[in-house]
Amino acid sequence: METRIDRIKKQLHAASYKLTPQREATVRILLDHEEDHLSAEDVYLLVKDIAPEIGLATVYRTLELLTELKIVDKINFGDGVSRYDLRQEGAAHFHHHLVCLECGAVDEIQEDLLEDVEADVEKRWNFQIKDHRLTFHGICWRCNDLGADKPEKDA
Amino acid sequence: METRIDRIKKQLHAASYKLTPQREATVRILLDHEEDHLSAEDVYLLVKDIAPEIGLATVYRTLELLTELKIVDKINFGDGVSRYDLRQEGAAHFHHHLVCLECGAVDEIQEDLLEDVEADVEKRWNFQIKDHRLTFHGICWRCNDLGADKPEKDA
DNA sequence: TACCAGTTAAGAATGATTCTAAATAATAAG
DNA sequence: CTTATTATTTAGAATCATTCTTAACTGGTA
Repeated sequence: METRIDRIKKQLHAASYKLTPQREATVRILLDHEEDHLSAEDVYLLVKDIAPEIGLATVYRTLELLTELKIVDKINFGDGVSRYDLRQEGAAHFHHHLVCLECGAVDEIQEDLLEDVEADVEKRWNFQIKDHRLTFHGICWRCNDLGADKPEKDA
Repeated sequence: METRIDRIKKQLHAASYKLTPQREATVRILLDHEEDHLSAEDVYLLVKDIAPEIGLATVYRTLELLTELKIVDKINFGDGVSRYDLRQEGAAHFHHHLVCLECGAVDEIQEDLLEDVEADVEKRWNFQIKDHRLTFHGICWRCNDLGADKPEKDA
């Protein structure tokens, strides 16, 4: 079976870039932390464990390259740091986020949800949508004491 | 008639802050540029014209204060600068933005559009929504040569 | 071997934002 | 009206994330 890394390697080659050891190490870290929303600094510290000779600037350049190729998404929750997420394979659009104002947790919504809204906007504002960013700020299920359990698995 | 400034003054007083001359000058600039999406630096340069002795740090502090009081919204389009928008009076939620990938123009959508989506998210993810951020990236009506005219006025 | 384009590390440079210290203005008490 | 107290301000230093610069290194190739 073709691994995720192999497919990323092909994507790089298709754009005539190489999967250098530094880039591979960076991608591996991203794969190992798919659930998190790592900052460039976070990635750097983690990559150093498996490739100690790497430089911070290289991590930045790699993340920028992966963003250009739509392999990762660069997100900004307004806290002054850019965060990087592996994009779901085959996803046309950026996924959404739920940011908890209490505990700071960031959960993801993989579903689109915006199909109707987008059609409406394209028509009425004559705007050709290429991508979107949607973030909800509020209180997550963990902080909402009302005896609720984790809901995403039920959805 | 009570002016917008008066009402903002009351909001400040209600939170036991004062409308100092520097704060008033800053608010006036924001009122005069409601259509734009000014960065802190932009605001600073404009405020200096009417209150030359103001410091950049004061502008930052003022904008931060106004953000806390929900008088302005702090936005981040991912270009490394925070921008500030006067919130529509009475608006419960943040308004949305259309960012053009061609010309960089930023248009606003004042309508909510997300009522149905929010109800769905609150129920299924057990997440109590306080606010949202929605930005569409694409090609605006100006850059879309297909002979279209400004659509927002028709909406 | 010598060359060439792509890639890298290290650290300097930049740019936005926040912090610090001292000065100033407003407020309250006597 | 003074004096003490507190909030607010300025200017510039400090910080933090990010990008740039330079020189070194790599792999492929004539």
